[in-house]
Amino acid sequence: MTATILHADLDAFYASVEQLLDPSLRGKPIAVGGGVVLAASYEAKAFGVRGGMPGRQARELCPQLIFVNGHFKEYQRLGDAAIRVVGDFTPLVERISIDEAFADVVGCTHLFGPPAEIARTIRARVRRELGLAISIGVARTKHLAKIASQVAKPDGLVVVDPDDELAFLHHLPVELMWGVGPVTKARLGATGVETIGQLAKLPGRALERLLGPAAGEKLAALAWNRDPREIKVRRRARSAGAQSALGRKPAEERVFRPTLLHLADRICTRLRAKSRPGRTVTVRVRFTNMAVVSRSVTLDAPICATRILADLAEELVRAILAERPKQKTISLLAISVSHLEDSWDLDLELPLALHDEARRPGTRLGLARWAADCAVDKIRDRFGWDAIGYGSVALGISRSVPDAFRELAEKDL
DNA sequence: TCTGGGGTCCTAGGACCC
DNA sequence: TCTGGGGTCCTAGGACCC
Repeated sequence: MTATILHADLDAFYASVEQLLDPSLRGKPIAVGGGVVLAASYEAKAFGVRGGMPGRQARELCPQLIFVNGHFKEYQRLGDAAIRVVGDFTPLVERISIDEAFADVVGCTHLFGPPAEIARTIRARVRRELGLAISIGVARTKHLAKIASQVAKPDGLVVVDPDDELAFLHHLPVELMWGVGPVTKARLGATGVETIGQLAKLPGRALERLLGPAAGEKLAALAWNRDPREIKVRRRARSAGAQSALGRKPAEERVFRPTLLHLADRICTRLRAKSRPGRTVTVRVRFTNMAVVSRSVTLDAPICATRILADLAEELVRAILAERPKQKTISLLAISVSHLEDSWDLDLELPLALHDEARRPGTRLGLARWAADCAVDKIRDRFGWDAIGYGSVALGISRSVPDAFRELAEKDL
């Protein structure tokens, strides 16, 4: 068995694009964003600045930090271009995010040489054609390739020889493993486990007690480099959602009603565009003490009508608030739709709508609402998202993060 | 403006079915 | 004293990833 899996990962992607676009930013600590740091350059990371960090805290850590507005269209363009370079070598590409992909070159080494050489060529081409650094890990499994690319950063290549896998893996810290975050790291650390080798040698029962049966077994398998995951060229999304941070707002109808309508609008437009209505609606409310409560309902039939989703979400939120009358302020609202239909013939929805309308006028797949959504979609197709909306919704919504950034994070349905 | 936004997967308990 | 048992679906919460 040879190592034919590549994991390619653009370095400090957003920040690197900014430094590419504006040479005066090169070599300097910069952060994309403002209120919250969306991405930081290596120079900023050296000061401890991290993505997701409040802008104020970042400035405290690094007073000379330069904040820049993101060029989100450029991120999409350059990310696509980099992944396309990988795709020039093999069709077996699994894109993980805007700046990251797995690839299996098993079928194309006779054309392009051994995997390590392919990786070198990809790195050189991305550097030459796009001006960006991309780190690559090459190994026999996805997990190992991913770890290798992390070890390779910045701007490096690490090839893990199949004969040296455990030697490579076992001296690394546990947090490099896929699935080990802060909580798991702390739990492991409490029993003295800090390296993947120590984790591997932990008795199965101890690991299971610590992390539960599934997680324990999974991590044990990964620590012994038994990674069953295969390259998945196209995996369909299982849910679609949207959320909005509110700062600190009263838990009142005038706040949650327009916000939920806006979120439902965002979600349902995507669901309709891909003909993927969903059966389960989940809402999440975060209170200002950071406590998070969720509530969900599963329907008999899938939905993708904005008004219907908004109404259902509102009911669920009301139920949450009614149970917690002492919580007067909320800091986040979220809606998610899951149990998505694989593909949905929209023509089927019309008779359903008629049927439902006849049974319970004005509810569920109401015909009028369905027609209204279709009209809105068409107008937006021609004139853009902001050309039309749900009345007052367009006004009162705080946009802490640009819409273009949200779209970058959206998974293809 | 104390704490972004879009996802995946797992767990544990309960309802319900045969 | 024990009080079937396996499977599926749903809900709420949580860890994790980019």
